[in-house]
Amino acid sequence: MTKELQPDLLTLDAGMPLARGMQVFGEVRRWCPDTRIAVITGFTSAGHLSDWVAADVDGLFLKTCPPEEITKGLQLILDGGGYISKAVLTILDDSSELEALTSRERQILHLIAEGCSNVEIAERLSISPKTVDNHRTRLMAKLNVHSVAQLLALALKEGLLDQSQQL
Amino acid sequence: MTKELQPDLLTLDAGMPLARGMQVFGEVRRWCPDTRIAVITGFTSAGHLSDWVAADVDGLFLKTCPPEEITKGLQLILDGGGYISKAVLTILDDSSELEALTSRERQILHLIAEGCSNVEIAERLSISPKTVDNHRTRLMAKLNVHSVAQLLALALKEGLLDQSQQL
DNA sequence: GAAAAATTGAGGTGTATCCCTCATTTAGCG
DNA sequence: CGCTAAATGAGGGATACACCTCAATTTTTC
Repeated sequence: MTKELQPDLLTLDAGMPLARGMQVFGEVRRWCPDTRIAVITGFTSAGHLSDWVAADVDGLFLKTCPPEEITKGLQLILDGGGYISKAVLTILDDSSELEALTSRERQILHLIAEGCSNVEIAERLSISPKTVDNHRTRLMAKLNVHSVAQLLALALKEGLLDQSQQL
Repeated sequence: MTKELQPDLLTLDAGMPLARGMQVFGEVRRWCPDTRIAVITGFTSAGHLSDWVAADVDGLFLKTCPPEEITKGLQLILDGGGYISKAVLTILDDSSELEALTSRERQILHLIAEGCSNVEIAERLSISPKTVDNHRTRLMAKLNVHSVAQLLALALKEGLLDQSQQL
């Protein structure tokens, strides 16, 4: 429909975590390069939000944003600028360092989430259990948690376990 | 009609969750004790299926069962035996105890999933940490897992953490 | 009312985890 | 060619967890 109408502005409700929304975004960008795109999402995790920022969306709002901020932001976007809502910026600031997981650390996070113990992970990756332990420690430190339960609770909330890059 | 005809075998399509089917089953059992009863259902939830097993039905099949298994099973039932389809057994095995969590256990599972430690849970529920430990042990035994990671992995996969009954 | 299940609590043992320090090897970068 | 980050690995200590037995109390069920 966007392709047909070629609107000046598209507001996208990113209901799902990653699935549809980001795909629609890509399609629209490809077929309607002149259409400005603003996303309004209910997902408040830094992971999801930073994905949108990384995709270079024109506008990004939370559903909890005050209407005035949204209307004002949309006007700025129509005028050729961009606008990331204050609430989003706050979230991203608060947990910027939090995302700096290395690929190996993410990989181990996934295996932990699958219920693997340190030795099991070690076997799967053909490394020493002690190395797994080390990665794990750095993982916990980066995410600022202190137990598997907290780790997985945060990983779920932040969407770190969506089938991202692995292996 | 079953009461009139007194057939050797009645195959019952348990369309509704519990309502009709189980009632019909009871009636038939009462009035036609010699009629063998086989249930074919589309419901694949362990809770539903185990209700039929508990009611001591003669045969239990899923609608997805291969026809050969059903005809073979029905013959066994006519010969005086019983038959529970393999697919049903698999479901019951995989999650037999899984449904049997008490409300307190489910509650503690939720708190674990939120990243709470035993002492934190104890404080929240105003009980002893030792009691939490006990619930936890029983929880793990019922779900057949042996670590927080496995516990949460399974809870996620089985959707035990959807905001079900709580408090 | 009796039996069964659920909830509460304790003692105690073993092990996995969390985290600290230290060290080597590899890979990417100016 | 050093510099840095990432990945690898070890030693060791403190804690939390997993799990066993035993038991009292309450609730549910029959």
